[in-house]
Amino acid sequence: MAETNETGVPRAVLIAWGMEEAPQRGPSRGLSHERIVATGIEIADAEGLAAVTMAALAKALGFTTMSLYRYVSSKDELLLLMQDAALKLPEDVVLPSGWRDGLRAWAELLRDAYRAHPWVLEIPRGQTAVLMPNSVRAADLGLGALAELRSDRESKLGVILVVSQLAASMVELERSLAEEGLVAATAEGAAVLGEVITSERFPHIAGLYAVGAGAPTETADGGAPLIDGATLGVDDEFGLTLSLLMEGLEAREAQAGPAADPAPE
Amino acid sequence: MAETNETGVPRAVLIAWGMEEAPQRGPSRGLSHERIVATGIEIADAEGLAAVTMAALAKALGFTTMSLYRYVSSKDELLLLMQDAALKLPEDVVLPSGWRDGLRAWAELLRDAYRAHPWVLEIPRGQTAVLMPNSVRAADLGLGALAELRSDRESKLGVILVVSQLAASMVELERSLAEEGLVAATAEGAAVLGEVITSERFPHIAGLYAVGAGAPTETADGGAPLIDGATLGVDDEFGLTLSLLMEGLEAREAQAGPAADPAPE
DNA sequence: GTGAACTGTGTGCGACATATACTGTGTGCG
DNA sequence: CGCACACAGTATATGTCGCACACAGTTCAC
Repeated sequence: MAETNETGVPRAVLIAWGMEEAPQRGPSRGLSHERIVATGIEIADAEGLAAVTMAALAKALGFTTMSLYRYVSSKDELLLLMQDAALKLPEDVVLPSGWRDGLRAWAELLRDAYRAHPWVLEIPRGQTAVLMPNSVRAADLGLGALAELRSDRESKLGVILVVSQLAASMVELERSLAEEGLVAATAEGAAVLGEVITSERFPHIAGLYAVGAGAPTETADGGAPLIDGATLGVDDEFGLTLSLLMEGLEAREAQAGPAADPAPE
Repeated sequence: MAETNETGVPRAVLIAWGMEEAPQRGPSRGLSHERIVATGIEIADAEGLAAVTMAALAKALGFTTMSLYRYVSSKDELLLLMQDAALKLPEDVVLPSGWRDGLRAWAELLRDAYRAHPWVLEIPRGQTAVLMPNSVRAADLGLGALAELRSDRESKLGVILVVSQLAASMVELERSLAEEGLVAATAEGAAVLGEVITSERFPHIAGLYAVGAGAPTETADGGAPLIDGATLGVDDEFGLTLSLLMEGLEAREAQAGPAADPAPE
């Protein structure tokens, strides 16, 4: 799928790492990958990913649509570049020491990145994305936060992956709640859902949706809770689940050998 | 975004729950939501999500393109329905008892569902998706698996969410590895990446990419490992991270009060 | 200086989602 | 009992996109 050149590395990866050899013979270039990607990000931030069309992007840059294809071989490649660029973490991050604080800070860094550019979540992630500079950097940072742990690399990678995925999910949740409002926040909505999500059919989860049935607990600005705990808690949920993961790590650490000096790795 | 009717509930949700009141006055319908969605899923399974166009779908059904719009108000709505339908779990699942086995089985159920219809991962998930029947059912099942735990609902929800997200990520990973082959499996690819992913710049992760630099460990069929451990381990990684989560749960359980009878909930 | 390697342009095509107008059908109401 | 209207499926059209291709002007290698 992702177009690869003869080295087997997708072009987007080469571009992102700045490994595209610049051509020598022609006129000087009026554009650059950076400007194109940056402008794409601006548009996406302002008007959503759907507004990023090759035409719109080109117009914003003052060039013709087709000129972009001198820099990017397809829109998908562009999206890949935008995705990576949007997830760039600040240059000078220093995570707090101690794997707990470090991991938590890392998670929040990621979450902030997603929050700043939520449209990133609409771009499918494949293997290619993992090879992009900021993904590598983020992973490296995350692993660094866990460096003092004695777990094997697989476990650490798993943690990194799960945490970043968690951050993404949470932002997605936040977003859809904010955008659409709480779907069944209205009494009617809750009533409708209550008809089918009954505690007989769904004994364990029905409680979550059961707010409005009789007494819709509305708040002033329409932010009435459907999933009442979770509504307050999208944010807390994040921290909570993170804690859970860390407790797992801790347990594993304790078991692997209560006290030994950090593995040489 | 998602179109809602006057009850505030997206139409896709109503349709999926079978709450669309059927019209009375007109000719009998030649199609049904079920057939449309099922055919859409067939196409997506066979040729990918991109092959699911309104025209192609209609042709497969022997109707005209526009006829579909009598059943579905937009393609997005269709996709939502397909997404939910594709994630339907078998009617008669009985999870093993004990929260550990139960959770693990649940996770594998989800993973299998994603594996069976990987294109589902390309469809963005919003709040709407959470209200769809099979999401609710899956969540209920998952919570059921954790019923015996004394954690609060938020924690359980967090676990459910993280695990399902983990399942999705793993399938996505599997897929992209299988499809594109290991990107940097070639010696050239590894060499190129090795230039930029150096252990000076990325001390913690460079090791992962460092296979080919000097001695490319190629296997016969080109499946040479870049991320050597992880290559064997996409599958293991899943189980491993799951275990980690469960250790966290266990720790929390132990701490909350070593022995008490199951919370009444 | 000349040609090949490039840059940006303009036009056009094919795919696609979807609006609108239309024809036929079956039913509930008068 | 019949007829108007709600509704099914159709036919045609429109607007948006991504992108191919051929061209014109530019700059460097030789």
